[in-house]
Amino acid sequence: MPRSGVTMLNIAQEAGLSRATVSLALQGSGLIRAETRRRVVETAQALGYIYNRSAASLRKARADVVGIVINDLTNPFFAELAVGCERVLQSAGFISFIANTAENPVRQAEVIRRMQEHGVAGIIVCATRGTAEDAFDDLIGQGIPVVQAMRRIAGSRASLVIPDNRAGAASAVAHLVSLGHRRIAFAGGFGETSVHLDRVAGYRDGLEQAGLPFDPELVFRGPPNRDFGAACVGSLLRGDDPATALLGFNDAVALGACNGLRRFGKEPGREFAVVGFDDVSEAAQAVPALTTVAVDPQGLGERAAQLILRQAGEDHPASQEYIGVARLIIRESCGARAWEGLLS
Amino acid sequence: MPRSGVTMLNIAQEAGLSRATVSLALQGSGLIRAETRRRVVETAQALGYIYNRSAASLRKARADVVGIVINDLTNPFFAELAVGCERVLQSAGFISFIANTAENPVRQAEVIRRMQEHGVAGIIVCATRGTAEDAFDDLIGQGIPVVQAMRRIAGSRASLVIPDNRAGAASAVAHLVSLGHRRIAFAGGFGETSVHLDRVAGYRDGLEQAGLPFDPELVFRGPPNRDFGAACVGSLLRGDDPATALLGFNDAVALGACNGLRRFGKEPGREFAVVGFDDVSEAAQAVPALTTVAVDPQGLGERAAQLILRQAGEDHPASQEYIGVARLIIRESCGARAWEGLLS
DNA sequence: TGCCAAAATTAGATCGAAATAATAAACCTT
DNA sequence: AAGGTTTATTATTTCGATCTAATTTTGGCA
Repeated sequence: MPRSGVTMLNIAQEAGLSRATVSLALQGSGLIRAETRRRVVETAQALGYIYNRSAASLRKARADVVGIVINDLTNPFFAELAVGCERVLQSAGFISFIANTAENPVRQAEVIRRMQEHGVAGIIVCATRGTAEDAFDDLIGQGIPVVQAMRRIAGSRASLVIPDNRAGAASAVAHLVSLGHRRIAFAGGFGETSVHLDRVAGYRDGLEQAGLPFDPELVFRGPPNRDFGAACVGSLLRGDDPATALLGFNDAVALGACNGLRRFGKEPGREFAVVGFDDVSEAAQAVPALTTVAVDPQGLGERAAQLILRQAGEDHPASQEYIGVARLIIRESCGARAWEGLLS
Repeated sequence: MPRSGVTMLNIAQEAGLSRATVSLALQGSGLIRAETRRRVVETAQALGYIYNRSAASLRKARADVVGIVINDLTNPFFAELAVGCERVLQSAGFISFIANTAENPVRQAEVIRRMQEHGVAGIIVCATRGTAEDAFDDLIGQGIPVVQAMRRIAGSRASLVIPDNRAGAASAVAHLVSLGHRRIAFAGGFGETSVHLDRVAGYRDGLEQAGLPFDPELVFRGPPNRDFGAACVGSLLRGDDPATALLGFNDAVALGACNGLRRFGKEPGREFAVVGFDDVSEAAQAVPALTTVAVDPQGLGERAAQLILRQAGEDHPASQEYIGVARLIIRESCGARAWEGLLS
């Protein structure tokens, strides 16, 4: 179907060989004499031949295509995940279908179906909110490996590559406690995703380990973005026992809170501690630099891709899990290294 | 090749019809009786049939796949472009190969070749720096439409969808001049991309229209990121006739400069004017909110996709150009609306 | 030179869907 | 009921590469 119209048959005729020889030669079979192979490659080049993968994949069991389904590509966090996947896949000779579902389960289903029609060798998915637990059962039943990245759908049989959100959140709380904070809030995200559930669970773990009570009033649910982070600040500072520290659901919320604090005349890092989550590239560059829990989305993407590649080799691969570390990175916004290096 | 193994033949046997009928029925041909079609669709469903697009595209002239080649997907600006493309393509029934070239021309060439092998109907590309001017000639020669988005490769025959960078930069300078600035700097970017060339040209246009001299010392070349923006501040403030305003190559540079200014004890928007470019989502949320030139990457992506779709219908489509508006958005960082609304 | 084994090449069937040309069935009309 | 139209369905070829089994060529050796 490539418009060039040059096929192996044309090469064969031009080089005075048969289609079979050309095919074998081009895939580097040891059956063909080196001299013949050279001749084939040369004429292919000369004619402007383009390999037709659709034709090939009609006979081959599976195409060299992997689908990557992302809930929100405009979010750099997920974009990095996709890029990590893609890098590994590309160097393994695979090409990737990347699709953006815009957090829409219907679109996600459509996209997955289309990828299936294209005979993908596997699918990596950051599932949208509201994904049904059996959403990937078709795929899995047909032996197509599915890896959920970042987000876990409860009850799904697909493999999993996620960071240790729970431990990461707990370590952030532990750090804040060690700095003397006792009223620590959590803001951002809805209860719908596994990420939020895990991070809140870690937040509670951290409080418990420090012997601090869990106060539902200090947990703010809302969209995981800057605006919401800023909007929480008012409530944070209100009351007779106000919070003195905030763990954001992600860096966007945390950075938003920093902005909000300034508008209330409080300097983040000095008069109020803020910790983010994810360590997006912006976190290090903000003023004050954001203390945050790094989850290395690119690295997780690479893992996910490696897992897909391994499973694509098997027949009916068993589900696997990989839990990556979530590492607390201490910068300026929590007061631990307040302002040091700021004027450097 | 889908592992389900169910083909139209299976449906035909199950429903007591021929392969041809099934094929026609599934593509909704008017030749088939409604009752028969219903029966076919039902058995297809029951058997878990998956349409095999590789097989189909072997006969059809072109596949329903469009390639999107992005120099840096982790940059939200380009990610939004890709998302805009994808949305339009998806609703037109196309699926998109998105690939990240990581600003590497070799990888770009590989990716494009692979896409060609998959028989894409067209390619949208944000070319990497250092792309050869004949990089797309193969594609174009074969009648595959190519649209360059955001970045123009001089001498290329491919179509083009870009914002009016030159006019945008000029309007930013005009605005700064109207606020009384006479020493206006430009920072960020290298001379290698059309974007940089155009924005610098617009900057010079703006100066010229205001009757101000162009001072090469006020143009800082460097990586288009926050760090470089911050690093420029020292030089900006030095000398006996220091700059009082800065036009950043993009928002990252501008935001970096804001941070840098603070470290030097200067409040951006009050004591020094900063204008960015692109209007990434962060710009509006920063403190102070960044005055910037909006280029609407999603909208451009949509345009690019529409252009590809139109051209995919033609045989050897002629090259076209679309220049989108670049609109100055006045916020707080240039002093025009200093701090107003800041405490709201 | 003749014969056999090894090496190199090729014929031909195959993958799954599309589409054209051919056939069969249904429906009118007189 | 025969003949002429529509309307439905089907047989068959085709797309381009793969791969096995079959065939041809080559080289070695007596």
